[in-house]
Amino acid sequence: MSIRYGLLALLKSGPKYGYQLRGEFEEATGGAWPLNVGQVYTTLGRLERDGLVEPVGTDEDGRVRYRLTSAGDDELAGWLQTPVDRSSPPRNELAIKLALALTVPGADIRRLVQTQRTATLRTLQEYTRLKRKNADADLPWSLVLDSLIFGAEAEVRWLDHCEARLARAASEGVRSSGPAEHAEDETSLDAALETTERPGRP
Amino acid sequence: MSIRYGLLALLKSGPKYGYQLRGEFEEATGGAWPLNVGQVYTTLGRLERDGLVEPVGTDEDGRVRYRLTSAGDDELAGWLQTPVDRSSPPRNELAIKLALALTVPGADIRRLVQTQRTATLRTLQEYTRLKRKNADADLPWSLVLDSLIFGAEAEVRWLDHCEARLARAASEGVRSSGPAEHAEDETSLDAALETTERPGRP
DNA sequence: CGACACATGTAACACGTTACATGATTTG
DNA sequence: CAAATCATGTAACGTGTTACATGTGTCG
Repeated sequence: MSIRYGLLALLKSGPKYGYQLRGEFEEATGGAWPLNVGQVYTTLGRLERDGLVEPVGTDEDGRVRYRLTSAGDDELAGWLQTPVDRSSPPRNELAIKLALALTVPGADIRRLVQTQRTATLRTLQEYTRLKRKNADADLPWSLVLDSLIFGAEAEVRWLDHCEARLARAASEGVRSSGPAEHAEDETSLDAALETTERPGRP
Repeated sequence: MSIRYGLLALLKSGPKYGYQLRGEFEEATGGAWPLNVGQVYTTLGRLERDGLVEPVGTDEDGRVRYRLTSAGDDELAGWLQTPVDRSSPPRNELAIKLALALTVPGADIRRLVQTQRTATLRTLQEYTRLKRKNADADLPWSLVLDSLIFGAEAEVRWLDHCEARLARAASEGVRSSGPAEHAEDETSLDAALETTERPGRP
């Protein structure tokens, strides 16, 4: 649900045409979200269908420019005022993967953690190299890059944390696989975050 | 592309039926990925279509169980050996939002940062409360929760970092909006991560 | 001329989300 | 009995991804 708002945001500073929007989108995010041109046009179509943008005739060069409608302006304002939804926890693909891998009998989890650590670390080094090389970049790009660095650092720390816990579990001879059974005290994340009742186990 | 592998992982420890898979999936991840039951069946259908699982007749209670095919077993093994893809940077919704908000003339970015900080902090406190309350949880659940904590902490730190940079930019009287123009040195993230050539600005 | 960027679109596909339909079994 | 849970599915929708088709203009 983010390309929509991205385009609305870019259109706030005046009418733009599709190809231009793609360029500015990637420029603002530094390519952190590579955007296919086709997607821009389809999204513009959907925005128009929803009454959030409208075509403003054709350019002197025959380019089709769009502008925000008042509804689109409201929608944008609402988006900017609302924090990103954290009511349901973000899907951390890596964490999910590790959790599920832990249920696989015989899987070499610690090897997986190590492999991932290497990969993430390499990416992190690439980020910091980019940052050093390009310290005078514009603000949006720089902040996006920083967020990636912060995230990658956190991931490395988490992987180290995992390794330690796995090592401890292994040395204690705990079964590192198979279904877990903490009979009482069923606490699930989203049940705790929202205040929703949800069923227990079979 | 993760539910697929999740189901494959769960099926590694023996034939299961749809409803059961949903339960074990949520149990393993502690509800970090609330899974609709319907999705399990459609995904099972796609997995069967792709030859990765096959139905193993009906249960004594009439429940349709599936098992891994050898192809599915290979697929799972490959997944477990491969680190999560970091070739293109993960889409951090919040960072993207902030980058795009920075292009909106007149947007109150620092207010947005503050609002988000409060929201994230509240979530983080909820996580730590959960962790305290449930310190003896099983390993997968505990690690997933830790990853969320690490991630939320990183987000708060990043938001503080943003606030500082924004404050500095504001005090220096720098335009905090409008298109950026660092004429030379066009470096985009994915262009640097992959070794792909990509076009510059118009 | 050939390659490439500019510019606009369409079609097909995969995936996740939600809602709905249906029935059996359990339980207060 | 009514409500909830178990259990299996289907249909519709939104969105993101990729590939394709088409044409103009520019530049070596």
